[in-house]
Amino acid sequence: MANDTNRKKKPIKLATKSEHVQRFMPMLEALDAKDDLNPVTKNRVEKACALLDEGVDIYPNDFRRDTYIKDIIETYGEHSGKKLEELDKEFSIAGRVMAWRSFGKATFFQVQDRTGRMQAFAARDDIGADIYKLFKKTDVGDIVGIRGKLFRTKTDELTIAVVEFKLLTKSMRPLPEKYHGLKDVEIRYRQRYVDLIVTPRTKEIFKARTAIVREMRDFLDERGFMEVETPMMQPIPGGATAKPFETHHNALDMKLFMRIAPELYLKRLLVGGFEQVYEINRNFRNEGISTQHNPEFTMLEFYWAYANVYDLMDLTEDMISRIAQKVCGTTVVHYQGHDVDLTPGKWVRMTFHDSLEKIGGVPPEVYTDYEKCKELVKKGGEKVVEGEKLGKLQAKLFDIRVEPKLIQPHFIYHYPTDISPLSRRNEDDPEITDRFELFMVGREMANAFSELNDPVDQRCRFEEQVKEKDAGDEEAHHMDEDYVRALEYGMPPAAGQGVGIDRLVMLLTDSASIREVILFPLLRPEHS
RNA sequence: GGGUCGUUAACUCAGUUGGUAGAGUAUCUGCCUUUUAAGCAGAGAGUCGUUGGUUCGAGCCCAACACGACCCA
Repeated sequence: MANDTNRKKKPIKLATKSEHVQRFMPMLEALDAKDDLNPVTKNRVEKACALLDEGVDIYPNDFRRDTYIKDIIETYGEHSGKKLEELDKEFSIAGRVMAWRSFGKATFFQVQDRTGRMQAFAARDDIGADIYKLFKKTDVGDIVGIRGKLFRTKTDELTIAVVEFKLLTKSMRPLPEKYHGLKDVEIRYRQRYVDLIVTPRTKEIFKARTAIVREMRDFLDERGFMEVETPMMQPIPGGATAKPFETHHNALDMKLFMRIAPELYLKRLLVGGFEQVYEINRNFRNEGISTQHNPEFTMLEFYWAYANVYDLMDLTEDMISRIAQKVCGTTVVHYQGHDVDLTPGKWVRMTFHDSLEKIGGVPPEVYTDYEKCKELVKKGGEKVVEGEKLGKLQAKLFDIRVEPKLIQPHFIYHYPTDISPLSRRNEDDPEITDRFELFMVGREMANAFSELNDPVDQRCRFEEQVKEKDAGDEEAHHMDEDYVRALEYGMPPAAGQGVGIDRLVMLLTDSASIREVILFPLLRPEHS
């Protein structure tokens, strides 16, 4: 009869006789039920009980630090031992214990706060035998507060000598191995909190991400752009070619879509008279997940009245190079083996057709010929959908033959009108639009165009899209009557652009996967 | 969707031709007042991703599945 489902759990055994153990039973039982109870946690509970028996609070909140570790290192990092002795000043620091080296009657340990890490030292004869005994119940991972004076060890390391020691939070779980660190990327993404504790690079990436977004805001604010927030739940998803997530509002009994882009709302604001607007926020696209794609991702979109696509190229060079300079300290950034030169003036500007010919090796007699194009797309391993327009085939050719080769920054402009339903037509050639995409390291980084503000043309282009939708293209645009109505009031001539923040952060932090730059990337549920 | 690789102790990883499961770190016990991947001596710790198959015998061979990574579409 003994099979797996009937397998009896052994009772949880602990060495401690403390009554305080009752306090931990809900945790222990829950962990045991999930087979997640490891001996370290049991031991931590035993230590916690011993502390509670001595009247020590294991989660107090009455310690106040007065100094960050980085400030101590910056101010006193060069001071000699003698100077530190003369200083005779006490500091209070707080943080997580990251290393522990005990010698019986004296202990070196390392404390990490949000600014850095430093060594601390506690000796039995300095703090007293009773306190030292409790102090020795500290584990790596605990959060502690320390008051003490600075000195230098025999090996000349700046160290804080403990005068007062206080446990602030008892940790119940072991941290990953200290030397190799956390290698399992699944755990790094699922338990980002652990990753942030033990992987310095992770912390650096997200600090850089915040700095990048801050610089972007500063840059745009300086130029008179106004940050706004537009709906993320939309009755008609628009502004991009993508499959949306659907949701439902109960009280209104109404179908809603998570937005795929803020574009149509931001342009309504141009109609309303906000002549320069931007939004930095999440978009949601119901597509596959890869090293380049997360279903929710962050975009900058901005719109600029009385400007055109060429003004945007200049602005983009300035903006991205400035961000790189401020965040990376250089405009030549290293990415996955490439040196990418973001210095303004060095960015290549090339038409879409020229890029097909000069970089993709597709001559005009081929890319202007529907059948030849189709053949070449198929040869490149891409599917051709029945009734697909020439512009779309050209775009596929571009994806296959040109995009991967664009390592240095390239503005590719004059995109086919077929695949640019919101862009203004070029004045000399209605088959192309005043639109560019920005590429580097073989990826699209931004998409921009002079905006279509002719309400009649816009209506016709939506109708074209609706036909494609009816023909089965799930990504085609919907008709948005209200947006057309807004254009009928008159939208000033304008240019607008979207910049993928995640990809920009990848570039500037030399990250190979989008999951490295998103704090909590979407993952499958943990247990099947 | 397709291909390749991976899944072994809490962590990082070995595991030979198919023959009783290994190391380091962490943990526990003892010693240790200047270490810094501290050290020395000892101990405990495993549903080898899951299910099935081949076999006298499977961590290893075969199949399916799950999860993950990378590449391709």
